[in-house]
Amino acid sequence: MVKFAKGDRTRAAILEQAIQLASVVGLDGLSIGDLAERMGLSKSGLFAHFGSKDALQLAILKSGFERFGELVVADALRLPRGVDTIRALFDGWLRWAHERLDGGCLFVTASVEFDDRPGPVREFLAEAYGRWYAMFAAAANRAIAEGDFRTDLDSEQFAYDINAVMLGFNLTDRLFHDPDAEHRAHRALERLLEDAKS
Amino acid sequence: MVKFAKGDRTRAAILEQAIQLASVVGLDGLSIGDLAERMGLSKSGLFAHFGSKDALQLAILKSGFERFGELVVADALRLPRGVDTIRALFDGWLRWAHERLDGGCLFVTASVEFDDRPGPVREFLAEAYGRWYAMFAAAANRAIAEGDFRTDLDSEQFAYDINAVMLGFNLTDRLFHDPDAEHRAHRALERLLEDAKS
DNA sequence: GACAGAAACGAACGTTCGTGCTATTCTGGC
DNA sequence: GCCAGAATAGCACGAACGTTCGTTTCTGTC
Repeated sequence: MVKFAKGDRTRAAILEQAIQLASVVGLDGLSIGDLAERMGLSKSGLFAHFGSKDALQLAILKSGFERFGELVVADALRLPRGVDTIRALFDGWLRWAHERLDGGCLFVTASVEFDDRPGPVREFLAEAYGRWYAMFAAAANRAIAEGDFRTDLDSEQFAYDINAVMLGFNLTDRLFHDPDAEHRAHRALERLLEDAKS
Repeated sequence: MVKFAKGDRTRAAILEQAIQLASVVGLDGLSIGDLAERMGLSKSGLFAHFGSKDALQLAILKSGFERFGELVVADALRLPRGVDTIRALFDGWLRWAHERLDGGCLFVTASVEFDDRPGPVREFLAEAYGRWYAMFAAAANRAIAEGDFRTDLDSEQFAYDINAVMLGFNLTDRLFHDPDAEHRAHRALERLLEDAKS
């Protein structure tokens, strides 16, 4: 059926490398020539896969989003209780930002880079982040319905707070390489969960 | 005494404009030619003030740090109670990131940009952020001594948490232009203060 | 108003960037 | 093993970048 799988395979390999690189130097700092060299490809050969740098940047984000979904979100959403989903999302993101990627969370880096630059990249990031918030809010609502969280909890605020903790971790981890950063993040999460308890 | 004040004046004006610009496009995204054009100067004329782009980037951060100190820190540290200092630092930072700068907090932008790039810029940022954390931790310790905070509060964790809230605000504000972002940040702060109470 | 030195300019340099072409090599179904 | 078409390479381009240099203009002191 699919005649040439080769193109898709190298494209996926390029994107994997590009995700790593972009997490370190940013979507803008990433240069096509540098990426091609790392892949053992010619600049124009790699370029042909995407057609423009803008398209490459968007492809990196979309691919990263998919991989993040598989690595973190898919399993977490299947857990029986809302509280478990929240913990799994949190821990999954920590792995993503700390172990999976060389340069911290790709979406944090990209968001700071593009938050003032209108265009498809920014739009994608805003939507992805919106969904990310919504996941926590929905999980919190489930936890309320399941009796684990108090009924008067503001689940949107809860999502806001928990995301803040992750951002705090990302900065502390990257800037100080503080070995306590993960511990601090977990303590912050536990305090949030404790405060939300019914 | 001071023979030529002219140079210092234009240098300060350049840095003011550069701080604004860097808050939007980043320290790396900022180009000398663009900055010169905005200032009505020639590229080489502006360049001569700093000698290299690295030096310009460092000068931007140092100048930003000074201005932040005058605008936010100086008054806050003079307040009688630790809790008041914490609130003033928090509100001051919010003004800094939301009103004073066009593109959100300069230090957040720069940190994400340089956290994986060793060199004097990264070092400066790490030290500045270290001091920033220390301010909150010290204020929290004062609040403990003054009886406003409980004695078993982990002031380092408190500093970590409060900084996370600010990062959450920065992202939400920049990416969504959410008018509720400030309100959410204040609610998160109040929850932290409530939890720290004796 | 002359004069030294600071400040700003204008033009050019060497690189690197993204991108556009054309040619070559490779892939996989027949 | 042939052959269409996909995948990659090679080369060149125009623009933008940081930087250098020699020159010109401005500043402030005497």
